[in-house]
Amino acid sequence: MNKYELISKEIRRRIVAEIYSMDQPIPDEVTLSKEFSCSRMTMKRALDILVTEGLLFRRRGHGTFIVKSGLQNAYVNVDNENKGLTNLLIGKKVTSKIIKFDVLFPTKEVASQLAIDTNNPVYDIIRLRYVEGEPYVLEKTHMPVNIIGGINEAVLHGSIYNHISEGLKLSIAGFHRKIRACKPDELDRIYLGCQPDDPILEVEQVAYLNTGVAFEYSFSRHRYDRFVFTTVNITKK
Amino acid sequence: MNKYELISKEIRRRIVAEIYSMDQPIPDEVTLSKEFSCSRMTMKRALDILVTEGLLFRRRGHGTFIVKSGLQNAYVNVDNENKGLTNLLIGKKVTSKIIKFDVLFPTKEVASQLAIDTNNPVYDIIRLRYVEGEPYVLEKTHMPVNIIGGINEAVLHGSIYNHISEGLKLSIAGFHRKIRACKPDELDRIYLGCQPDDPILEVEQVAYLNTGVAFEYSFSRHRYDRFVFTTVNITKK
DNA sequence: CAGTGGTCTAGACCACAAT
DNA sequence: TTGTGGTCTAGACCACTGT
Repeated sequence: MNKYELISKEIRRRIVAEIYSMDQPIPDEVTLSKEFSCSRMTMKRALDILVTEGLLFRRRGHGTFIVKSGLQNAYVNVDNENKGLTNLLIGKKVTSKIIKFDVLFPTKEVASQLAIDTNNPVYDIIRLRYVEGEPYVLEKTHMPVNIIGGINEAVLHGSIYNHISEGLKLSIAGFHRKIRACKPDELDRIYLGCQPDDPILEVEQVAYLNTGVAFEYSFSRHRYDRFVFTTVNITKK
Repeated sequence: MNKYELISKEIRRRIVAEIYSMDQPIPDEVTLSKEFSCSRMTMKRALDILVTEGLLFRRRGHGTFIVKSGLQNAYVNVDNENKGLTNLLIGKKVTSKIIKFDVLFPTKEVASQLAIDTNNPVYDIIRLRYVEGEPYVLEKTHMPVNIIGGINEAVLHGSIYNHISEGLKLSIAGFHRKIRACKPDELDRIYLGCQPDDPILEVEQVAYLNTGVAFEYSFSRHRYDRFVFTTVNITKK
């Protein structure tokens, strides 16, 4: 772990442990950089992480302060990483039922989103994910076979993301997501147990490796009463 | 505008204009920093912006590449700023109907989200926003009077965000948002013209000034067929 | 004025990948 | 070995705030 990550981790700990007063600025950047034996640039970078997480804010000429209401959401912000459901809901029991598992040629739409040719086969997967035994989300996933490979039932019952990072040693760079509300279709009613007038929260996602290649195009359909999408957006400057 | 912002703007222009080949890395950081007469750190910072926007990705030992599929979403990424609907849908005609405009003592819930006391009055506003004459979103907004002040019907028919930044000279630092699907209530049916089984996409938001103070707690209820929430999440490192 | 954060520099060294 | 991006430094100067 890098110096700036270590420092930001320590400052985060102090904030959560309320070691710094909420009504005073935290020590200034020069003082902190002396304490941590680093340059001011490195200190700034460490604090930037916490600003992005919504835990701190800065005022030129004043100092750096703790966002009081940011503490409530501290658990949300930290998981700004690239984890699948299995890793996100750590401590909860996540199980999966495989509804579809095929290798097919992609539709034009899927091929376009994955930036591949329509003669490049993809996995077509539908999984129902349970959290603590309750139906939670219906995931429809398309992944190019030549990029991801090695998917089998064992993987599908566990975490595809762990397979990608630990099995295939690939690393995930990020996502483009679209979130919308929809009416339930037949699959939703059957597997999520929706009533005909229960809305669905759908997350459409294209996921990228750090090679810039799209490796997943998916639709996650959530029961409206069991899922909220949370996001933090703080200007660093 | 700062040097790194100017540079990132120019590189963005070149990417969108396809001046750089999509299959080759763009010039390396040292070359670019010579071209722009800046240090490598500043160049890196300029490129960081585009990486965060999902337009570029980097590979240590390889170079910096254009995300092909990122271009499709280029219009979305740039608006990662703190704008209201009026500024977001620039070029489209946004109008508003004022449904409620009161000053009240906040409920416990609202007071807690705004981190104020329940005897601190807030504006309670409900607006129906039209885009090109069509009902688009129903916004329920709570703002502390002592922070925002000066709201009147003229402001409500225009942009509250412009009032805050230009009128009050305050600057907006960021948001915490929760996005969920809900069933429509009576207001949604009346004003958005929803059918009883039309879902609603609700965005719950706490907005912060750069002083760290929460100034807005709001619920934006969107017709499911006219709104998609888009987000980009790319690891910089 | 002094004290804060914001920007920028010139250069060092490290980590990783291709040759 | 070379070339790429990643981290870190020590210091300069600027912008904003309150005294």
